[in-house]
Amino acid sequence: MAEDTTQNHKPHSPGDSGDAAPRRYRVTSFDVAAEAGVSQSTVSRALAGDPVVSEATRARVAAAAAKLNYHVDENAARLRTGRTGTLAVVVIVRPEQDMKTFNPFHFSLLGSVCAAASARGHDTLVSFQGAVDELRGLYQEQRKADGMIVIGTSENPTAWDYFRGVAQSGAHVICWGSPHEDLDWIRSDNRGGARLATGHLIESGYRNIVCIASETSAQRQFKERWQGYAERMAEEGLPPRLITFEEGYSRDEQGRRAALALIESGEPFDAIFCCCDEMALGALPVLRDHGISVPDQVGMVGFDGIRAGALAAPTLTTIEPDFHAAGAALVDRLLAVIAGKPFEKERVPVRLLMRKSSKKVLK
Amino acid sequence: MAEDTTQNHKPHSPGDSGDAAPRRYRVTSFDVAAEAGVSQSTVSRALAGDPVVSEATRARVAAAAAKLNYHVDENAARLRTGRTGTLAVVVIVRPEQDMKTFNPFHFSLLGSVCAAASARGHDTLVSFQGAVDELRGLYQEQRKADGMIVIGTSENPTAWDYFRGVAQSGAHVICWGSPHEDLDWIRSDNRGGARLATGHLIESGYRNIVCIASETSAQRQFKERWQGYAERMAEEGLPPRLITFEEGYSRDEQGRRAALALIESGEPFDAIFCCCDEMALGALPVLRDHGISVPDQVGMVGFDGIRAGALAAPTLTTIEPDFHAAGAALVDRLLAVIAGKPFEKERVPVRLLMRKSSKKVLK
DNA sequence: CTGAAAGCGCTTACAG
DNA sequence: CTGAAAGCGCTTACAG
Repeated sequence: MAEDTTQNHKPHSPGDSGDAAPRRYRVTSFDVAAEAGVSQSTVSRALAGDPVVSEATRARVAAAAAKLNYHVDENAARLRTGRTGTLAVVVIVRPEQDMKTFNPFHFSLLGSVCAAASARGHDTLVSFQGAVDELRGLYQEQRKADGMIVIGTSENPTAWDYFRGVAQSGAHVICWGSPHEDLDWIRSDNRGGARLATGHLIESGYRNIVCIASETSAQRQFKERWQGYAERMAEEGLPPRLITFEEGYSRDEQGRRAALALIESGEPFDAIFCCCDEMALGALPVLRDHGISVPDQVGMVGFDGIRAGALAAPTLTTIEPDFHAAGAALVDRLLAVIAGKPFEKERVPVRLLMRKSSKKVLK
Repeated sequence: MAEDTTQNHKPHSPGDSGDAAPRRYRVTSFDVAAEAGVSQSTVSRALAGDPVVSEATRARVAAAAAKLNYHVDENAARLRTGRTGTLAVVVIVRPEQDMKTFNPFHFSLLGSVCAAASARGHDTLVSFQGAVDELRGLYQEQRKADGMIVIGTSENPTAWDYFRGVAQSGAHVICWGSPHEDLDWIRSDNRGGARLATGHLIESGYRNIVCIASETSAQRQFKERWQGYAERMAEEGLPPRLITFEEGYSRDEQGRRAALALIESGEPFDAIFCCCDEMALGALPVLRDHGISVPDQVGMVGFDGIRAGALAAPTLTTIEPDFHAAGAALVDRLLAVIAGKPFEKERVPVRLLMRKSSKKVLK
């Protein structure tokens, strides 16, 4: 019940820093003005870097502000300007999902988004949203943020529907991972990445290359990766083969089951392009358990560049998106939309991260 | 240059929702008051749930607010109350660190902290801070947050020194991973977890158990884990043996080098308790490459419960902190400190996550 | 180049 | 139980 207008009282005059009287009041621009011998409006202008303020005045104000340890109250500034300098970043998780099972790819993306926003002078208000009765997207209405970046799993359609509604109501929203085409999105160059992966396997001498993916998943990238693979195979005159993973399992379990199905089919294969790393990491032990050596007998390439791939045995060759570019694209596009410019879709470049699971020749 | 007092003008009266005139102005509590036929102060009270407002009035105000799609401008509310309802969460990374190499343990902790804050009605302002010339901790001074939670790697001493200064200047700061004992911290029950891990190896029939850790690392938890291990070994009358990992390498490289040193020492061993999962995952391939089978010849237990351990071969037995409890402890302690209560250190419980790297008996 | 004044949109004593 | 008024701490036209 510390409820009172305690903010109105000043502890001791802000100039005398020596004594030990408890600081009860906030230092305001009026205090700085008094200290510097100028008006409060001049303090505001000087500290905001308004070029109309003379250099001498600016320096005097800066010194006074430093002496009093003054900092602008952003709530007051935001109330006045209507701008928050803050971006909401919503990470969609599965309902009831445990953080430790959360897709590390999205964590990396989150980190890149926060870094990009920070580099552009914006704060990031981050939330992990899963439970369908606890979805919150009123950031702009409450003036907590100027716009939102929504990333995460497409396996929570209710959440995506909700944020589609938020976007349709006029909020500024940019997405990564949306199952809805009508939301403004940024994505990896999935087709190009799949071509890269497939080409690499072909160049490494593999020929019977199969693809674990899906044409019907809500995650559009899986279809795009399958298409890039099929395209590249066709160019080489090689027959594409799709092993469709089953819905309703965790990614690594999907990889496990797909690998089992592949082996049990009896059809020959000497390489697998897996549409995501977590499936590839689920598939690897199945091959090992069946006495199939990777990369000597079967090559394997994943997609996403998650950290666990670097710790797997063998280490997993993968296609890695440019996380830096991804974060920058999401933030820059959002800032452009906030500034009133039209949205432009963008593909983030990817690169081949060559590791041991595809090196037929070596070792 | 959309700089003007455009926020002062109303587009059309907020009542008529039918026509298509562009909404240029924000709906305020005055608009809701007019719609509901009460005063603005009553709107504020009704929407804040003040019990002094009659139920009939409250319902009328709520209906008016819903009709006008009104939402409180949090900047105005915060300016008035002095409270932000926001916690800053700072994740300390190594300078220049790439997000994808970032310790997944800290990502999980971040997720748990955000979830705990959200469950308690607080927003989280998240930043990843590494570069020593870009450290930012003025959240309270700028009234962007009521307090801060600082987590992350102890391998950025400059950053920790900086946030120690922030805490000493009077800000509310709770840490996880701080190398400084004088910062208020929450930690895992490292000693208990190490005892659990060691006991499990003993019960599984291993006897020559070594510990990869360090007594001198800035990360205090490594010493605590070594101590818990040594304690448990002593209780069993078994000689403890410490393999100190080398500073200056990545965690998995440290594990790799420690395992090599252990093998090359020629001394017998039949189990390893590794003070963190990433080192254990670095050590596993070394054992395999030397023809040492895990878990049949050598058992292995890690610490941290990172996801990659579940995808390793063999899957890694580990000690996992209760992430839910960790996030809750950090947030609850911070909120208590903000409310003026004294800080109390807290240990977060851990549990044994039994997987295949320590199952000597089973195949 | 600087100052006086208005006003952003709330919450909360203070009256009634 | 409700209303009129003050004031949180800024930014920014408007004057000079």
